Amino acid sequence: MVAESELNTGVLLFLPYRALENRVFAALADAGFDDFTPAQARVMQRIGPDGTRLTELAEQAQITKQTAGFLVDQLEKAGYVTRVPDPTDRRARLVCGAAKAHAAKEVADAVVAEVEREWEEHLGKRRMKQLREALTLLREITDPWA
Amino acid sequence: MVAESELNTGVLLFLPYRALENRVFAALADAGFDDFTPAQARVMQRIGPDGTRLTELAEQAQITKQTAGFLVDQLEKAGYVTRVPDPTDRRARLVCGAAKAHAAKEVADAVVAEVEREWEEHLGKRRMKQLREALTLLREITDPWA
DNA sequence: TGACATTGGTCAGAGTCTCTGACTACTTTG
DNA sequence: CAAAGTAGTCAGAGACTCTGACCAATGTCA
Repeated sequence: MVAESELNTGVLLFLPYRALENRVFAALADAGFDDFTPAQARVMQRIGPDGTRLTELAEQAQITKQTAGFLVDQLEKAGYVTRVPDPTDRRARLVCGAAKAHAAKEVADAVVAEVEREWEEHLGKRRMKQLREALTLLREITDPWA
Repeated sequence: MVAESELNTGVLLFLPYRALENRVFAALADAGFDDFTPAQARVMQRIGPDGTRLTELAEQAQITKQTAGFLVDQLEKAGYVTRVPDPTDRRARLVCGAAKAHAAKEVADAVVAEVEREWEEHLGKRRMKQLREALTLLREITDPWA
């Protein structure tokens, strides 16, 4: 369990992922969205346009529903999300993104687009396309929610 | 900050990364290496063959040196690493992997190789090569330590 | 229909991870 | 040598995550 000279594919995937996440998080903070944490963001990211149940958020983020509940509480207090009753199941409530969340998403999307442009510039159009293609294909066997 | 239908490259990178990490961690636990946490593993991974300074571990893992020190303490107690004085600087100590860490690394490497085989099978030899090529190239602009 | 298992969610408590700030000891620089 | 920088630790606090126990609503099926 000690580093070796050659990098495995896992590290290779992680490095650009982290670089992107750092850029997005920094831009968000610059834009005034500095009142949520990375952990909260990872949950917020997974809220669908029509709201998403807590349990589903927990599964997709691979955390327990207790943890998800804890994080959603903070997001609710900070005004990023609201909880509304699920009309189809009286046990459940839907976590919905508030206006503040959508505003933050616009900033985040812009940065992601910018970084993707930079990557494409470095890799070239062809290789960038191949990268996305391979990753999309890989999703079939690595994403339990594909 | 709410999910949309199309996946950005960040998520695309993260999904296989997480899948791989989960597999490795599960295999390690199966093999009896269940006395360290993911956070500790992320530090341990970065120890070089001749030992690495705490500060350098912290930088590469993008955590503070205090946090790194905390995690190395746990790893030391569990017998995965030792701290030896750095002969070139009396302020510093080198964190070195112990036998137990090398044994764990063997297990981890085997699983990584297995997963990479599975991915290659799914993508085809050509696309897998393109994927690694693109990621390696991307490292130039996303890895501060490249 | 009515017992029983399942599912969505919460409460309580504990352990782990991470940070900021302040500090000591050693090294480098001029 | 004095000043500045670097390696690491200590102390304290906040954030994240888990396990276990629990309640309420839903689904299953004899």
